[in-house]
Amino acid sequence: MKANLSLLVGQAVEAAFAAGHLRSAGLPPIELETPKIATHGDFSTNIAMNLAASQKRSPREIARIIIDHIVDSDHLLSKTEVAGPGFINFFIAWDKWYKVLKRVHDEGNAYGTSQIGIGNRVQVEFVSANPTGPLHVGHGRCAAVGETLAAILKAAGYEVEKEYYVNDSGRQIRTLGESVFVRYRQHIGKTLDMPADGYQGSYIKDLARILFDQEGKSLLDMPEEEAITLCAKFAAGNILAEIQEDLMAFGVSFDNWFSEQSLYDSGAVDSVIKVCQNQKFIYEQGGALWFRTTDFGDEKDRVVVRTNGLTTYFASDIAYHKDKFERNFDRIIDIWGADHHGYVRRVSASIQALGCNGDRFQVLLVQLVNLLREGKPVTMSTRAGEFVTLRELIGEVGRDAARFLFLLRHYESSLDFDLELAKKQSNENPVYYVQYVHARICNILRKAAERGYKDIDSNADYLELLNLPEEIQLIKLMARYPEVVATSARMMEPHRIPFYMKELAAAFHAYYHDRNKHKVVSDDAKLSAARLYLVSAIRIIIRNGLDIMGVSAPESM
RNA sequence: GCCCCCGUAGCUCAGUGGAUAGAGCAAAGGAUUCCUAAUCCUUGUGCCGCAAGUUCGAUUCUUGCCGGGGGCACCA
Repeated sequence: MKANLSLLVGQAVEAAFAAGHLRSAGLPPIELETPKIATHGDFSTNIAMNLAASQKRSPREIARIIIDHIVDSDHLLSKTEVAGPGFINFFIAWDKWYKVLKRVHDEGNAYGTSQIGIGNRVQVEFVSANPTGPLHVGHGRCAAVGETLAAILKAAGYEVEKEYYVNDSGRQIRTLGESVFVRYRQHIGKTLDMPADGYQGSYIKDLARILFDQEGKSLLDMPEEEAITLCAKFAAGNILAEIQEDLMAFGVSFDNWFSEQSLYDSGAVDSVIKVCQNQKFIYEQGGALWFRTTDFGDEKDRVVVRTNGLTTYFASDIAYHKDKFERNFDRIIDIWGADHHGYVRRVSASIQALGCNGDRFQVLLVQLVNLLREGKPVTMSTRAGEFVTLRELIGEVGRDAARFLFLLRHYESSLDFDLELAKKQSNENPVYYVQYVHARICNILRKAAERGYKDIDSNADYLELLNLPEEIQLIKLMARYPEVVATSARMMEPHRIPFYMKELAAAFHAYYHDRNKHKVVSDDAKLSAARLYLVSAIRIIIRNGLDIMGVSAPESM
């Protein structure tokens, strides 16, 4: 619809150029928007205003000329007008909207997909939480954003690979090992204290107990280093398995789990450090090796190898991102918690230093989640071991509510998540509002089947009976869905999907509610067929949208 | 001090440089013999934080300031 109109406008401008009615110039991109106000038409373009400078005429005059050159052989338009400072407003002929319904049904699950990313490989890396403790609600938000962004990009035609980077090496893992070893010895009856930087959570005790059940007291006979390494491996492996379970329960999956340790095992970290040293991006000072990130806009250089000989996480991150680029993605998207923002500049510095195209790399910083209960903040502190885990969250409010509410805000805004609100079955909770549309339509289709209506969701006859303004309104809204998905992909903004879903849901509920005026299943078989075709198209879009968000579409509620 | 995010209705937030800035909640009133009331309808609300700049046009882009949140390490 929009594409056709865009074509008409382009042809009209070219025709005006050819006829000499407009001074020949480059054709600016044709922007068609859906005006906020219905009286401004179904679509509107500002092309005359954009041409004004090069034409040296008033936008309204140019708009008039463009309209005069429009050749609408298919009678797509019922009215075209010049408005305001020079907008051209287009009114689509009513009967043309029925094609949208047909398209929704024909495309089914594929309605909303597009080709804008075709031929492009994108990697999305997200969550990547250290296997030193359970996932908390902040990770949940990153998981929802990452998984949904990946789904949106796929719908837009991109080839998407989802990756989780496992920090299974380094200082934190060692601390984890030490913490478990302390609890292990305590479990046996030794009195000793947890070091200040140890992990305090009760899950450490659980791991120590399981370890004891498996290994008995044998760890006491080993050299301490060996015992700690064993504890670390055991704990990280167990925690990672739990993380994987949580993510699966949350409907989040990955194509690739990339181990940090593997970068050390393969020598990739050492080799990238050597390369950078040769190219003078890494220098030695005070016994440590520093990366010259200031050459690329960082405020200070960063340590890669400490005086004690240990590498920092930055060292393996350099090797990791080099590896990503070697895998030939057209775009590499990292989704990090906002608390890592200080890291962005140094990683992109290392990417540029290695000669990779930094334009292909992008970091999305997901802001924090403030967990509330009836408006009051729930305090969380990983250190002290007091936090609400993703598992607890899903257990309390359910996967659907959690996914939906995590996506409802722009990821760049911090999010207030109220546990009580998430459980409410009322107007305040948008999750059920949208799901209820699906359940209601399913029920209508069941009722129709009981009445003996055949082919209830595939009968495209009698569509011209859908002539009420609210019915056309619904169809117009449905026509916008593919554009919403495409825009979400282009802007990398998942929140646009739930916002659209709410809008479509509101329009449907209003339509549904006025049963006297437009009951779907009635004695009028033709009208019923047309309306069933309408509502089942809505169902398709609701289902597709919820599917992208990872939220279920219940048949009854 | 430096960096990132936010500042839009009483609250929570949408708003891809365009026309008269929108939703939900909250407040008040109403709707159910009906395809599920987890629903709908009606009623009000705005120095779009402030000030300059760019532009034919700025809530949107730039800069500065003010306010809120977060981050700064040979931690991650």
